[in-house]
Amino acid sequence: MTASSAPVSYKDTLNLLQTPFAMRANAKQREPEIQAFWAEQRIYERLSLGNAGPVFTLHDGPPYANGALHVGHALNKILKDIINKTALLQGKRARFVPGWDCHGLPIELKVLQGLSSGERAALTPVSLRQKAQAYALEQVEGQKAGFQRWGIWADWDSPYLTLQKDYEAAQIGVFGRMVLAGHIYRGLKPVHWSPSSRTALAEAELEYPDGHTSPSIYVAFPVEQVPEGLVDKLKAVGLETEALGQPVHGGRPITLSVAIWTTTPWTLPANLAVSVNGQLDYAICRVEGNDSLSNHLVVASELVEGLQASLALRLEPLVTVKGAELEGIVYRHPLLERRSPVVLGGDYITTESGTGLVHTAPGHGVDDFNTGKKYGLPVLCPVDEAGTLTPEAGPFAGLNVLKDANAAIIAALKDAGVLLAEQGYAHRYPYDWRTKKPTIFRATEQWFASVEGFRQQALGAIAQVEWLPASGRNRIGAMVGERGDWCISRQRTWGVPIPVFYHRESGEVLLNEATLQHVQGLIAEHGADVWWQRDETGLLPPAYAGEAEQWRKGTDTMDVWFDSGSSWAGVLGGLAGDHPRGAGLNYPADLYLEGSDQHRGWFQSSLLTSVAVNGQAPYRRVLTHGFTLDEKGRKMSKSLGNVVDPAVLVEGGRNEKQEPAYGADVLRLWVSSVDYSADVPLGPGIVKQLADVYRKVRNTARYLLGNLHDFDPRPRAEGGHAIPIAELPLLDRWMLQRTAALIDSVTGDFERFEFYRFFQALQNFCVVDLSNVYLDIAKDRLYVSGADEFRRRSCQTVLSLVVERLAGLIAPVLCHMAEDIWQNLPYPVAERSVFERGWPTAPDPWRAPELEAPLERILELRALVNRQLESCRKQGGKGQEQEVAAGIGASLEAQVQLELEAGEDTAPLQEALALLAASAHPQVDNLTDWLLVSAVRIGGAAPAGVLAEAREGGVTVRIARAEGQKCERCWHYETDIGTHASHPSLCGRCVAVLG
RNA sequence: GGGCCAUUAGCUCAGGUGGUUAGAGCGCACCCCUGAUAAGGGUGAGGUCCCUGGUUCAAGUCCAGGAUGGCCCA
Repeated sequence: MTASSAPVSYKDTLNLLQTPFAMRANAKQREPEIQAFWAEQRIYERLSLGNAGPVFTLHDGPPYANGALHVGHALNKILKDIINKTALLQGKRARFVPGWDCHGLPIELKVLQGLSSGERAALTPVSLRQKAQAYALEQVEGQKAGFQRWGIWADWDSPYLTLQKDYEAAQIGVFGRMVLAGHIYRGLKPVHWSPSSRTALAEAELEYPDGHTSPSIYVAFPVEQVPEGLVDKLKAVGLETEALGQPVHGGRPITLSVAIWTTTPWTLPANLAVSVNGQLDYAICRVEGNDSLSNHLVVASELVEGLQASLALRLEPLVTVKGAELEGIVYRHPLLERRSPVVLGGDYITTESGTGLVHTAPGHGVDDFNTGKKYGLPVLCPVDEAGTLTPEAGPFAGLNVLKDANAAIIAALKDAGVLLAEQGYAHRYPYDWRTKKPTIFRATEQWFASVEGFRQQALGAIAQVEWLPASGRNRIGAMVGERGDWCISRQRTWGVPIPVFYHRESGEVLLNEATLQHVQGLIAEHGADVWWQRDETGLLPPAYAGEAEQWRKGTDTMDVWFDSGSSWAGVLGGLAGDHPRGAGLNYPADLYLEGSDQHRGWFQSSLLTSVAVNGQAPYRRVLTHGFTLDEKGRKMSKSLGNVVDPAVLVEGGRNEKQEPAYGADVLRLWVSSVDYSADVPLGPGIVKQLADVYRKVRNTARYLLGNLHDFDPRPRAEGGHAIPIAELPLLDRWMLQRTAALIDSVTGDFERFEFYRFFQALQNFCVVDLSNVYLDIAKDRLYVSGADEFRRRSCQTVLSLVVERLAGLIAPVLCHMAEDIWQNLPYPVAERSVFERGWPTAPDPWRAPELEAPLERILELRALVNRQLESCRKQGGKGQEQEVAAGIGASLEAQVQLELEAGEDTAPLQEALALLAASAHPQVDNLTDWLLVSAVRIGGAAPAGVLAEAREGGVTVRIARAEGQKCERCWHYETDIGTHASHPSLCGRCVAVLG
């Protein structure tokens, strides 16, 4: 090659990067391709079953099989997937069996809503169940596709569904064990009841139309006895307690009454107590009015004034007592021959309305029921399915509570002289959404799990579990410590039956080991539908065949929390005896991971059933996450318009310019970026930021890959290009040390589930250590040096080591990008997938922590020089044309002169420079290259034409234009340009490279 | 109304046992480069550490109360 035929540009003589790994991910297309690769190679299956390490079981809490996926699902499932992929990389056998909660009211209602009233009337339980099952399965398929698109690895072909036969059978098994252990009992509990449809209703089946008015009445209940402590207080104000309890015949006024207020007069026959709030003040008032039969009334102090108006009576407070002092008063039922106590209710008793004393009918209200439970009151419910009062209601039997009962009772109260006032009261009142008729609270027979029976065991199990964050222990502990018994029955069709038989005449319950086992066997074989498909003869075990006609099968199903709460049995094989699905899974599970709301939900129902059956928690650790909020910390809602749809984020919206397809990895990166121990924010601005980080990581990886196109990572001895670690220059050793430090910290971050620390560390590594420092300096080594020079091969050795580790470190989170990197490694590797490589580790020879401090001093010097270079650029502004030559643009146009004063300030830098000067590889480890300038001189005279000068910490920096001309190939300014005949525009170094 | 949790720069996060001028990355502004180019480099501006009291020589950090937001209950 002669000078005249020299290339116009020397660009072609450089070793520039080459790679098919594009800057843009094209995630919408590429991610599914990568997922197909995993599926073809059966990567998840092979690792989860074939890894050499221990079994690791993160047990999936089943999402409800209804509705579109939202970011809450994404947060939950991606967190799980990050943990599972980390475990797989670390060689554990981490099978993940995904689940769905398929039974329950919302699905049943969804099906019913889709039917005409005619179809609904013709519906049998079996056909309803078939439709519900079809709907649930369809929902499962939709959600499954969404999860898979996010790159979640799981046993997608064999998920667990709470409607599967073997699952239902296991659930019956759990129930049966609890029955046999004596934890299941039958009792009364008030529920929303619709007399018009003769059925119990769930909250979701109620509506609250405007304009409902109830007859509200104030009633005086005559007091017959007062507790010791109160006697003297009453006497002190002239109230003779001896007179209490005297019959009131003959018009003799009642001495003392407690005043109550109710909007449901029909519940008065079921009254068994009057509740007061122990903390409130109550006034015993003298009554002055015309026809009152009671001389004194007890009401809440705060309400005295208001009541004078509503009762049209003059109330004169004589003495004030705490509610707690009223406990133990005995009063006479004004309509029935019955004596009942005044009891302490809860904080639900307020002075917002009424009298501060609450008429309590345990059969007709939840608060009343709970208070009654505390005092051992019976659950009296003198109302039948149609809303008709029963003989237990005495003279009112036969009246209907929604028709004539109220009027009759009010009239009776008036006759008895205890009606203080009556007025219409408009309020929200629940109606049956289908019949549009009012509902009532009515005690019905329900099945309960007696938490009391194993509460201490449950609390003990909670103490054994590791809760993350630790506050979870208090949260669930408090709930389990205080909760009442668990009502597990529901009057619904779409669920697992409570497998009980009732005697048609005596009502006796048939529920024993034989029937349980028989029904469990039938369900294992045919599914729970069998309960509705067969009659009693087909459901009872052979021993009862002869008396089948005496028995009636129950119609209740189980609370869906019992369904999902049995998953440790249905999936993990936690019931003694083999369970096919339990293979390769641990019971107790290593980890449960759900939103913090599950302390009341799944964590608790699973704990209770597992403790009741096996005496232990079904999990060793429980990790919880918060909820997803918008960027301002507000709940996402359609009305606020701040909802982020994960499907749009991943696949793009209708207008891809406004809503680009960011891909699953960006969604996953978001999950990794936030501290999920509290609530997590998400919105368009945050997504944008994550897309930037994602691109930075990808571009950094691309640069590494692109500069390895001609690199063979085998050692020289084997015909490759790799330089032994011990022979690498200081800069390269430093880079490996930084990488080792990253591996160490990220490994810890994943162990502690602190993924946001990984996110921060990754970002800093790519931006600072790689892009700003190492790769910027590496350009000259990679491009300009001869392809096989040590200077270049040593750098490539590092790039190759780093890119493979980087791929591994991001694999749990940015799984698609990691695999994409792996597939684009330009040389052969043993593993087909990055996941087969395993979790990155840093070999000891990489570690050179002693280099951190000196390199840090040099980077500080670099920053000081950069500040001065920057000031040169500014003073060389483009407006002043004559001055252009005086300023600088690229840093290679500059030369640097340094003066270091002696002393403590500069000692560390002096040492660092000495270390650098002593390097065995001055062609790499030199300040000129590290500062990216054309020349550096330490000491000596100041250069001519100083453009900038600064003194800081004992170091003086002077910047001048570099001497010589710009080499057209390496762009350094050199003084030997023109002295080489073959290439007159090149420096000696480049001439030598071109040979 | 009760229990639990959160609040540090526009965003995501750091800030052991109280102790200089509260940090990082991103974003933003400005500049350079055009051989990572729908890239890359440099410089810079951003903080009432939610508020109010208290303890202390000293509080982002400890204590009390409150505000806002979230979850679970009532």
